[in-house]
Amino acid sequence: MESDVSANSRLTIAAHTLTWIGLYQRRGHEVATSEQIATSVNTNPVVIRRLLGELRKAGLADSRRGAGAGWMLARDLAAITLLDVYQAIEPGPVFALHRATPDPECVVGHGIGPAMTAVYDDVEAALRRELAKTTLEDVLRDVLKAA
Amino acid sequence: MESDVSANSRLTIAAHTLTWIGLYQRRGHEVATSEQIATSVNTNPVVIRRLLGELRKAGLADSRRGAGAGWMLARDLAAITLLDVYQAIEPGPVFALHRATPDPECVVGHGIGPAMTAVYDDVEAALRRELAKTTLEDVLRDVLKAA
DNA sequence: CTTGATGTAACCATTTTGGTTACATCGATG
DNA sequence: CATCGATGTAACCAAAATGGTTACATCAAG
Repeated sequence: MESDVSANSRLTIAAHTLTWIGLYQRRGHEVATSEQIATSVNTNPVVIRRLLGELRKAGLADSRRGAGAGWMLARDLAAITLLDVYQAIEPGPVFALHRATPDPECVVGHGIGPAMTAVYDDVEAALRRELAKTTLEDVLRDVLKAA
Repeated sequence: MESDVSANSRLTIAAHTLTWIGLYQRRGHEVATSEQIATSVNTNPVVIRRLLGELRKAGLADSRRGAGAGWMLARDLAAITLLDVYQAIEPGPVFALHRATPDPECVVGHGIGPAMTAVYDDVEAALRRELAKTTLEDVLRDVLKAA
């Protein structure tokens, strides 16, 4: 009945991944492998590689192939906000309009779309503003504080 | 690959439904039927009844059975914010933590949960603050303006 | 040319959302 | 008091999103 456990963990996993690489590099290592990260995240390495592929496309991560291959940050943790991460992996909006277009003959059916779009735009803007406040450096600081 | 068309339309449908009832009542009708609303929303009446059931539980709508049955608002449109609607139908958070608990032996795996929870709490708060700014009266005004 | 890791396709399981059918129940009204 | 139109709900089903898994081609340093 109850117990909603839906929602995306993608942002969580992405932040975890990048923070892990950042700390690992800070400890003197050149690159991190998807397998190491997957162990910390407790998932499959392919899931990490897929995610890092998107983060690389957004200019947040980089990879090296061949022997001694692995992943590294493209920018310092302090230069990456959660908004950057969010935008790299969550292209879809939080709220959607109707799945099937409502009755255009009805006043409400006709005007509700634009009306809600305006609200949703503001909501997304607020969400982004909030995510922009936190950098991965902040996240790492919190993580280390909890240890 | 691309083309994310996910997200919930539940808030949209709920706002549409309540606004429709509000306008219908304002035009002199006592109650609205789930079938009438479903026609405007372009979905199945059962979907509307299910949703209205949740909205009634939250004290936003009411229903009458027997002959002359139907739905009515429990409060005026001006006294219902989108946050009220959201809370009535969206119990789950926007973002989730890890599906499987990360490695507790790892510093990051251990501390990332609380760190992200703090951020997500702020994000949800911002989202709610934004939704609270708009009442269904505002929505109706926008809808009629567009007509 | 061996080796370890990336890059990616393909497939499957699970969960969520919404649509649909079916039917019991209610209650005003004739 | 029987009728009738609508609610209230259970039970399924379909589609989409998310993650997990296997498999394998590719790369580049040694």
